[in-house]
Amino acid sequence: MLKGCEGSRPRPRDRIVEMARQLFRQYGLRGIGVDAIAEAAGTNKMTLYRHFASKDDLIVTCLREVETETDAMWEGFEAAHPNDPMAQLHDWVRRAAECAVAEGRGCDIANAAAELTDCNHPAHKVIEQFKKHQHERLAKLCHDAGVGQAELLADTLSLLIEGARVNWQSVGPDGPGARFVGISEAVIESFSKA
Amino acid sequence: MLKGCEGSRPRPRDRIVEMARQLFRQYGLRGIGVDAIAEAAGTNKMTLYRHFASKDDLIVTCLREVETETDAMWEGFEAAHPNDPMAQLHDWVRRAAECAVAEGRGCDIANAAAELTDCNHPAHKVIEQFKKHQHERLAKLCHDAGVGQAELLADTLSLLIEGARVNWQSVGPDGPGARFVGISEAVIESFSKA
DNA sequence: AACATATGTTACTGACCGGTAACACCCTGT
DNA sequence: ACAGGGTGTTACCGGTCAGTAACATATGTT
Repeated sequence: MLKGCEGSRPRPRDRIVEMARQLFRQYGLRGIGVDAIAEAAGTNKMTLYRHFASKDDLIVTCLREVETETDAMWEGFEAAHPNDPMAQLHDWVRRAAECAVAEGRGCDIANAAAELTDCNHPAHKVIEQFKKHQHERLAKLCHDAGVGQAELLADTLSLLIEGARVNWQSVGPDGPGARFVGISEAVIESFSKA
Repeated sequence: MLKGCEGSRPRPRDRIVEMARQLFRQYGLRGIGVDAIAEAAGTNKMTLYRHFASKDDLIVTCLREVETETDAMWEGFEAAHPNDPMAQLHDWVRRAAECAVAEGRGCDIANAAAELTDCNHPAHKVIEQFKKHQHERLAKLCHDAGVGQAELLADTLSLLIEGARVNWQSVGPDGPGARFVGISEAVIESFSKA
């Protein structure tokens, strides 16, 4: 009866996913074991395996959750600046930069792609779909903002944000990844003039 | 006496490093074991441990070798277009794109950074040094080429190539990573006009 | 009270992996 | 012929990890 009640402790499944996301991010997918995840979530391995068929299944679930959070972020841009795609684009730049720096470990999705070397891993479909969706939204925004060569700008910004994330991970705050916002705004401006 | 003789089989140490680089790239640093590496190199684990203090030591050696090959590539640009930094820059774009696509697994150095979540890992020094050195060379080239805002262009190109590598790994030939050459040349041109 | 469902506990298996020990082998230079 | 260094072979240790079995406990529903 109190299953969804506010203030009560979340159910094991949700606690597992939350902790798994944090620990996967911190230690890598192969760097943390299911036992440690379950313990950190205040439960145990058996309960974990009652909710997830395998560790890979848990990984896929975590990546899907990243996806839905990203969806929510995009809806936020539209809500904050309705009918002002250029302002939405600048919002995206700022928020993307914040996410890239978060906990110094770059993009969960890209990290997963780097770690899951087997192309047949079920997570690969999620990764590919996420990246394509992300790029489509960005392209639509660039187009709506009325810049010349919207597709080219979207490609450029896609690579810049991906590069910023991975660069930050390698060299930290002294590298070009830390200057992503300035770089992106310069690029957007140069496309707007053209 | 025949130690360095052409045509003879390379020594175990060299075979190990060569195979290790290939297998690390293919399966990830944590995805392949020292036993498998030794066997693939036509030798055994004991001999491997006579040449390398640990698996981490082997990893560092492999990353250093990537570094020296990259150094050679840069010397090639200078040799091919002496006193023509702009031509060298375009050569860099082309060659960097080729490397990014090689075997579809992006940049060994960036992948290592993604997988080695422990910041105290000895390989992290190599990674950081490599990226900084890479960026310095690019900045010098941009400056010598006489473009306006050389630093900004170098930052932009750094992020673009890193982004292209990781994007290719996630979405393959359909994504913006595959259009890196066109994107970069458009950026260079827009900086040259400014 | 009785039942069903979700969860906790403990113990276990089988596999893999990093690293080491001991010993035999082969080639080379003297 | 001899010695010594590099190499091959086998076996082993200790640890970790994904996944499962069996049983006990709690909680909510009827």
